Formats: sequence, C-alpha cells, structure tokens
Amino acid sequence: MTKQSNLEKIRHSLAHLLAMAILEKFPKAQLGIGPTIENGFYYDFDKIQTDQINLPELEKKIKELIKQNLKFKKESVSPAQAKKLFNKKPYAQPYKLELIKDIQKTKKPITIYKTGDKFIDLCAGPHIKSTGEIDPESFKLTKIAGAYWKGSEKNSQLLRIYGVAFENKKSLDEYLEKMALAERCDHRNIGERLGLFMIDEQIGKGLPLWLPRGFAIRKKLEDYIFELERENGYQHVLTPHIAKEDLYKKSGHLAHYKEDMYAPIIIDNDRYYLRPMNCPHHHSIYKHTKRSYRELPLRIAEFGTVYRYERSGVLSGLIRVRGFTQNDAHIYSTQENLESEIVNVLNLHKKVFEDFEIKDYWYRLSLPDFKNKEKFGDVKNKKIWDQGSNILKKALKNTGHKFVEAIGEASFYGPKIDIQTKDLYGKEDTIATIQVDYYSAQKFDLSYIGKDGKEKPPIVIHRAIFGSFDRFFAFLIEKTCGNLPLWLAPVQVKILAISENQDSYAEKILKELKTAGILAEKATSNETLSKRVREAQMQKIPYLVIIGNNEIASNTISVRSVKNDEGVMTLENFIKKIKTEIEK
RNA sequence: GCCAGAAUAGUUCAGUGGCAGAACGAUCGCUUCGUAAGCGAUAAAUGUGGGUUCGAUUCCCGCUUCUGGCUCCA
Repeated sequence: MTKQSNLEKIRHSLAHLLAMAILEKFPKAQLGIGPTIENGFYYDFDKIQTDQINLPELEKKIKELIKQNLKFKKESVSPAQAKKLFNKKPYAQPYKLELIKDIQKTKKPITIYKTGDKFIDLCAGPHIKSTGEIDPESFKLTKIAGAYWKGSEKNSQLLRIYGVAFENKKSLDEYLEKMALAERCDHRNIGERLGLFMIDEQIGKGLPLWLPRGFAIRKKLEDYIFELERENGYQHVLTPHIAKEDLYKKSGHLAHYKEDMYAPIIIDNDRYYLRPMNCPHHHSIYKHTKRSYRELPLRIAEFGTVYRYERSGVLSGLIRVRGFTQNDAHIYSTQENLESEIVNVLNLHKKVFEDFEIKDYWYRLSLPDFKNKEKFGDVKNKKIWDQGSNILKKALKNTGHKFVEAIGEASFYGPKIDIQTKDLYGKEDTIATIQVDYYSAQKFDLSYIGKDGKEKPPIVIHRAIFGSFDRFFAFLIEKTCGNLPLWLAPVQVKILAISENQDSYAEKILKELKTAGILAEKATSNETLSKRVREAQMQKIPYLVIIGNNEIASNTISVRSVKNDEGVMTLENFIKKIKTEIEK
C-alpha cells in the first residue's frame, strides 16, 4: 500500500473492526477482504447466517470496540508463520491462506495487523495507531450484498457488508444528506413526476415507453445531433431491428455476445435475431456497392434501436435497459485517414459536451486483456490490436486529452475510447464511445479500391456520441435535476390567466407563441393563481406568462422564470428574448 | 443470473389473521382569485399462483416486478 490519508486509514481500520465484530458473533465466519472504497469500506465474509445479521446491532458492537481504544500493531511475518496464524484449528481462514499464497508469488513481504489482543488480520496497512482516533459517530453500516470471491462468478459468493465513514459526524451527516438530495434528482423519480417515461411490467422489464413530454425532449436531442452530424459529413440511414442468424455468425456476435442477445425468432426454418448492435447492418450498406478510396471516409449514421438481453439484475431506469436507441455511426476509413478521423470524432464529442455544458467527464482508453480467453480468445493478431490501441492513444495525446487506461475494457472486436462520467450517487458510467475495428473488414469482406487500383480493407470506427439516447437523456435529467435548458424543455412557456375573464386574451397569446414555434400551454383558470404557479414550478416549466386586467389594458404580458420575476413586457419582446436564449 | 431488501388507489405512504386509511393527483360542483397548495363531493388499491386457516392484504412457498450490490455493460 502506498501513502494513505488519515481518513483512508480510519476507513480501513473500521473494516477491521467490522470483521472483529462479526467474528465475535459468528466465530466460524471466514474472512475475505476488507478494503476502503470511495466514501467508506467493506468486508467480505463467508459461512455466516445472513438472517442473523442486524446492521444496527453490529454498529453498536463496533462502537464499543472503538471506545476500548484498541491498539493497531503491525508485524512482519514469514510465509510459514502467516500460514500457521490463519490455519488455526478449528476455525481456519481459507481465504486468507489463499491470499498468502498470492502474496508469496509476488515475493512481497507479508505483514499482519493485530487489533487489541484478540484480532489478527492479514494486511499491508497502514492503519491508525488506535481505535480511539475514530469518532464513533462518524460511520454507518449501509448495506448487505453478495459479492464473488476475487470478483469471479466462478468462485463462491461471499456476503459483503458495506459502510460509509468520515472524519466526524458532521461530514457523515452531510454525506447522508447529499445522498438523500440526489434521490430527488434521480431520473426515475423525475421521470415519474414530470411524466417523461414509464416501464410496464406487461411489456417487459428494461423496455421503457416514452411519454409525450419525454419524447418531446428526445426528439430535440435527435434533431440536434442529426443536424450536427449532417454538417460533419455523416449520411443517415434506417435499417431493420432484426436480422437472420448467418449475419451474427459472421459478425462474431453468436460466438462472443450470445448471452446478451434475445433468443431467435424461428419462422419458415429461418432464425431471426433482434439486433444487439447496428454494425452488421451498416456493413451491409457499405458492401452494397463497390467503394473507391475517393468515397472514404464514409460516415454512416443511424439512430439505431438495439435489443440486448441484459441479465435481470443489472437493469436500472433508463441507464441500463434491454431495448435502446444508440446515436450510432460507423466510419469506414483508410489507414491514412484513420487518425484524423478519430480526431474529428473527438472534436465532435467535445463540441456536443460543450453545448450541453457537460464538464465532469474523462476519457478512458479501453484496452484488451489477452488473459481473458473468452472475450479476446480468437484474437490471433495481437499486432493489429496494438496498432488500433496506439492510434487511439496518439489521437488522444495529440488533441491534448488526458486519459486513463483500462485493461480488459475493450470491445470484443477492438480497443476503444470511452467517455466516462459519474452519476448522482457517484457511480461511474460510459456516456459515449469511440472504437477502432480492424476485424470487421475481414469478417464481412469489406473493401475499397485504392489509388493503385488494388482492393484494400477499410478500417471501421464505431462511435456513439450520445451513447444511447436513453442513457444520455437520463444523464441530462439528473445533471439538471429536471430543470432542462429552455431549448430542450418539453413545455417552454405556461400561460396563466388570473381569471376566466382574461381567457380569450390568454388564448390569443398562446396562439401567437405557438405560431412563433414556442412550445406553450395554457393552464385552466379553475384554480387559484398561486396554485397554478406552484404546479408549473414543480413541472419545471422555464417560463410563466401571467395575464390579468393590467396586462390586457397595456397590451403586455407579465413574465416569471424559474429563477426570478422578469417583469412586464410586450409579447414581441418576450418572443425575441426566448428565441435568443434558445439560439444560445 | 447470484446475494440482500421490497411490492397496499394514478403517485407517495399508513395499517390489520375478521368491513382497507390519508395526502397529492383525477373527475364533478362551488369559487374567478395578482405570482409555490381556496372549499366540497365522487371514483379509485392489497402484483400473481398455490398452501396453512372457519377466515389471509397480513403467516409460508413459487413466480413476476422494483431497489441496492456482485459479475456484465451504451
């Protein structure tokens, strides 16, 4: 372990105390690992009775341990000593023994930590000096979950107990408060409150239905990106959502991706699959005619709806679904143009994120892990992968983007640049992706005629700026907590007449706003003005237009935005104001 | 898929082994109001299939769906 902050030491020490508390209650418990994580810590256990775990009770126990001011003592031990320590009959610690073996392989020294005189854990540390340094009110055990030993599904599943911990009670309370507030901006809650989308059990899990207001927003996203792509030389296409089995044999999806695909529809002896990706359809379009180097780079784009049979436990709102629409495109490029094309794509991403005022994102270079035979097993030509990885790396460097490398995160057909962000609760997610693919040309027999008159394989760039409309939409809703910028708002203006007496004037204003291309609605005057203002505010409608006798007399309107009272103005000026804001 | 928790009206929640309750929303009526909740009435629910029981929304089991993790992933 490298240098750690004091808070990390506290968190790690709390993990040890959690294990200690568990062992007191369940002497037969077997310990896995207990590291620190963002905001806290966890510890994995085996051989304990889940139904007997009571988190508040455990918390109490840990607080008692803290108050005993137990010392943390580090000791270096030989492998033999370590094995003996964790092989005490009758309750040996097999997981610790496995870890000792792993450490031996690395030839690193083995260290243990003693807490008080009862508890010993295999641990590199560092820790605080004694439990007295922990504020007993500064932590909270939060949840119980299952987790596979060493992160592999093939291993046994352990029981993981999570906790959050901070320097003091105040910071803990602030964190808990922040989480509670985050829930209010959760796209699932806002989606329900504002009537944006729904999911129906009868239709199927992970298959969202877009309601009128949600669709209004989505349509604007589509229009925005459609225009931008067209300006940047993309050609849009539309292709079917299903295809015959042979296509997916050829693409490698049935070999690598079958688990994530819906089972085939069998009809007239043919097997049709719902498509999990759009690439093969676009390759078919590429192949439709003979291509010349003059046509390249050829940029084929589609709002492509795909279906993936995601495992049931992973589905979540619009973030992880089984049917979604990608803002997809495939760029067929020559080797010479490849880097500049990737730079183009990177720049396009940058523009989009600027337009949406998205700042908290970072680039991840996702590379293959050749040890993972299942995913990258038929990769015979490592050189080609390296070539792809290097060109992505170079493009990132030359455009001055900082990035992190992630081994094993590549797609089965190539390395990629993923654009990562964090959700409300601090969880990492991909919102956009750029992939380099040297394989499809060969698999699909794609080619172009080069300057020299010879056939050559194109290199395919897969890219999705919005990732999927669904996820990007969710991300936007959460980022703005439902207060979308004016140009995206499904209802931009709500007109409130103070009483029915002003109804016809309100109607006239409504018509004129609509004619001006502004999304406006009129509220019925059956409720008090205050109530209608409140309702509109809760619906996150950017502008309210209020009309009473004063406005009629002066032929003006009274405007109120989410943030403040904009005062009285003429309709023309209001329309001008709105249009300027939308333009921006 | 696995681990843990949950499912009561359109929504958010309460409650009970013996007639299921509120708030908001909806509908209807009254009210016509100057910037975040006017008044009244009406309609509306125990996810689903089994079991235990005289009787189950409540207890038990299966399924479905949701939430949080793990693996996976746009």
